[in-house]
Amino acid sequence: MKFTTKSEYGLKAVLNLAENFGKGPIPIHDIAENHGISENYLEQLLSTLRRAGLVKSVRGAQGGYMLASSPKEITVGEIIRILEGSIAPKKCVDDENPNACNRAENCAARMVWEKLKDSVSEVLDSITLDDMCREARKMNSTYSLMYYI
Amino acid sequence: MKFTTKSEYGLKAVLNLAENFGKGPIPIHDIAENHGISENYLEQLLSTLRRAGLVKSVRGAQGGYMLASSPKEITVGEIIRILEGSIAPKKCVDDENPNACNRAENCAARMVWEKLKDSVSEVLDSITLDDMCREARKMNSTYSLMYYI
DNA sequence: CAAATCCCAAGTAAATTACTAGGCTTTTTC
DNA sequence: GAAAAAGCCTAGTAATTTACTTGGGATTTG
Repeated sequence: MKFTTKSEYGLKAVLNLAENFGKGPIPIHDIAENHGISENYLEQLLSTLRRAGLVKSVRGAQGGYMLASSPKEITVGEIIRILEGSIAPKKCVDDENPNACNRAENCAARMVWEKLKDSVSEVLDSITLDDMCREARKMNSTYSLMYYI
Repeated sequence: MKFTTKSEYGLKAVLNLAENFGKGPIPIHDIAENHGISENYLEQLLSTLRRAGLVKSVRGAQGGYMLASSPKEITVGEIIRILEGSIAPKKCVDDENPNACNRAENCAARMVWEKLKDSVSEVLDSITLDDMCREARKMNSTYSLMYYI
């Protein structure tokens, strides 16, 4: 029941964008460096988020990435669903995946996966990027917030 | 954010034992056949659960596995924690794993993983095997309950 | 035009998962 | 007391997924 680094890197990167919301595009290079992530790998993740409409990009020199909407309007759930493909703990309860197992009607285990999925959804959909930015600011760190997310 | 087949097979097998609680040992062979699971693989899973004290085994002919305590006293959380190692969505919030990342105090993402872990724990720890057995009985199936979990 | 940047597809190394194989021990049954 | 039915255990391996790397192309700025 682990999330992959996609969620971790993606969330950190997008939070980085949230901290700089309204300040123009941030290049991948900077984000990757801030968090010690492979630049090319992060590019793939941000590209996925762009295709999903969550972030925007500006090409060319002085280009980079920025949020497509305000940090208050983007939830962690959206980000993670896009990057992981789904948050369902099992394929059989994945809405995008209609080929659920044919024993679904007789499966007591499925009830468990359903409950889990609902619970995870509720948590992730209730946290916005703005919430996370505030949380980050609350931590009265000696480090720059941006650099140690 | 997927659970592996360990959780699925393990849960189904243990539920099979719960359905037969008090009726003596059930051989792996039968459980594996019921659910279409590899016998040797299931053996590894049940062995893990046995070492953790959740199930008991009886060797020799007419032997097999049985629950170590009543279905009311065993939660899905216990089973899954033992089989998956942990239910933490990230290593950095895994209690068993004390080498959390050194930026923990300054990490807003960590808050997300913590909330998730708590939520998943709450759901899984609140479901007992007895609950699942009842759920299974409620499904007025044309199939034998035991065989199509 | 050169540099900075995003865009994209294909390849690959590492890790994890899901087994398989096979020999050993214990207990029951005939 | 031998054979069969079970669990016990370790090592190997195939398949899948993850986490990259490589490298060429397109776009924009100065």
